[in-house]
Amino acid sequence: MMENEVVRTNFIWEAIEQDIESGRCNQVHTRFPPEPNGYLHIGHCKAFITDFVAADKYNGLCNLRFDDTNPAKEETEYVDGIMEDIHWLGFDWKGGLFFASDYYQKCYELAEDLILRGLAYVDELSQEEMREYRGTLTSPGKNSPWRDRPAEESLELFRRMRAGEFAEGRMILRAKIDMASPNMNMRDPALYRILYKEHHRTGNTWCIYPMYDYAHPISDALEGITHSLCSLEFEAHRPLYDWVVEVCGFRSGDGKGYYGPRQMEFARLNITRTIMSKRYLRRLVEENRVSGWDDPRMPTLCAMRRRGFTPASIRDFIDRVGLSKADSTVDYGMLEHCVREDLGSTAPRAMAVLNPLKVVLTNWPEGKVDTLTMENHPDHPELGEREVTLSREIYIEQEDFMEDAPKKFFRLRPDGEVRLKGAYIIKCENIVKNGDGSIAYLECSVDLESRSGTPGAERKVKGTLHWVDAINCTPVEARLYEQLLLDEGEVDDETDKKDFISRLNPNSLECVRGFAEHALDAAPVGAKFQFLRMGYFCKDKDSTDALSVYNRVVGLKDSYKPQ
RNA sequence: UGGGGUGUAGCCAAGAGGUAAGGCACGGGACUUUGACUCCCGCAUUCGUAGGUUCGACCCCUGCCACCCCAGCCA
Repeated sequence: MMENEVVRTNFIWEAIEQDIESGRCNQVHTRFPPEPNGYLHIGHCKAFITDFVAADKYNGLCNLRFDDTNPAKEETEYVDGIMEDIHWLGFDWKGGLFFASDYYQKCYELAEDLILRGLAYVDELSQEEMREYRGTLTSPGKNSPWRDRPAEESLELFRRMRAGEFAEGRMILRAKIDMASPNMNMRDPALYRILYKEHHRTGNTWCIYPMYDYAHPISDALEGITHSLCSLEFEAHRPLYDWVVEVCGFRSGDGKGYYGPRQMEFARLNITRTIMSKRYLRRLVEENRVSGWDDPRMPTLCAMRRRGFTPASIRDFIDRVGLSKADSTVDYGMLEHCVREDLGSTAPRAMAVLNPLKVVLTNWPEGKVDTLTMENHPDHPELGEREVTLSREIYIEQEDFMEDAPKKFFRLRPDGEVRLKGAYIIKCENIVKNGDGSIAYLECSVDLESRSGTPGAERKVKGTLHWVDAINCTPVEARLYEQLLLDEGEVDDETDKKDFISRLNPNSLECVRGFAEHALDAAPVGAKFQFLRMGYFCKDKDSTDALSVYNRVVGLKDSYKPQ
């Protein structure tokens, strides 16, 4: 990042600044509130990066709060995974770690108070009846017959709900707002439901659980959150959010300059052809379509980490995408660009050949082994050098040789010359074929005067190839990962949700066998290589995807066994 | 259909009465011990649409159109 980089602003920053100027907010305090019912995916990054960066930008704090108000779906495994992923991206919840379940008691007390004040009541309508009474988008709802029961009666019932005297669904606590409101969310929304489910943290202490719309504003207020950022679909919930804040007495201020939380919404992230819904990702895992949440084809952070994405590239991506309220779908190419850019400037290079074609250097002295020194990065000498050997037989990429090459083909062709990266210039003298006409190997002569680093290396040839020493290399089995993308078609996102599995690209996993220089073998998973560049040799669209080519390397350490 | 939102290039996205930033993608060129990277150049006479106000409109007003969200005891 350049220091003088123009910091892009957005409507959220502006709103926060106004709140600071107007004195409505002394210290910015945000929170990222994931529900621990799955692993975080790239889409969540937009949310939590926004939360953390907003806090950072205004010298405020950001909390991590698990929104665990539905014990039926939540597990501890996910809270650990989520924390790991956030840390991996380089963020920390300096404001503290919380759980909505920390506030169950407080929520309960506030609920009793609301009942006493006639702002909530226990309803005995069945779920179906409730739906009928709610009305439709165009017609107002009607009051429940239980709506005006005495507060004392509701309180009594609510206490018995908590005591476990009623079956699930038998009763519910509702806010008393307006059944005729044009905003469906205000038609006496549910506040508490009965659920005999063991909670991952509170166990069986509770059998009634607060709804999101009730617990969220309270949690925000209790933590002193000033700006509660969320996605667009909650926009219509804001009146209810504010209602809860007001009615629970959080809007009046705490005397220390806290005026209660303010909800602000922005568009969530969509990426072309990418499944961006926890629900469907979860289905892929449960149906064993993938090996797990961290299957490298998944758009989850743990999977992207395994593939070799860097935190910096993801942060850069989110930064470039921007923040607005317009529904949008970002081109997958934008993400690829970000990884490519980060890896291209930081990744140490090494060579490997995935689809090997043997080349015999005819005039190379039998038994001679030359040791060449190669830089690990063309622009970063501090990344050091490594030694690579060259002997009589080497491998080059099959696609780097063409028998009938077009004029613009800069690689190896019959009688053509090419430089072996960091080594010598070779010339193709002969093609040795198998009985079936396929190429067995090439016989090439070497210009022994052209070794890199010597005066003879001045001679220019138009092509340069990567290669590995056939005698001194490591066989590798690489997996080529492409993200689990939806096939292109009329629908380029996950709109066609019903049948998304059948539209998944089945070619997203491919095994490739080849050879790599020894340095590669010692490299850690996630190390970045020359592969990044190899892809650019191909004019073919799929092969030019540097990311997928790069992923072949990440997969090197994988224990994948082809069937 | 009621309510809430959103429409600026193929895709994101700035601009907030003074004459359309930037990025991705794309096209052209230079450079190159990989054609990558890097570097130049090009890429909206027009901002969903039709009117209106104004010396001047993406920006203000009116009508229309399109898309998204809301009828969970999910979040």
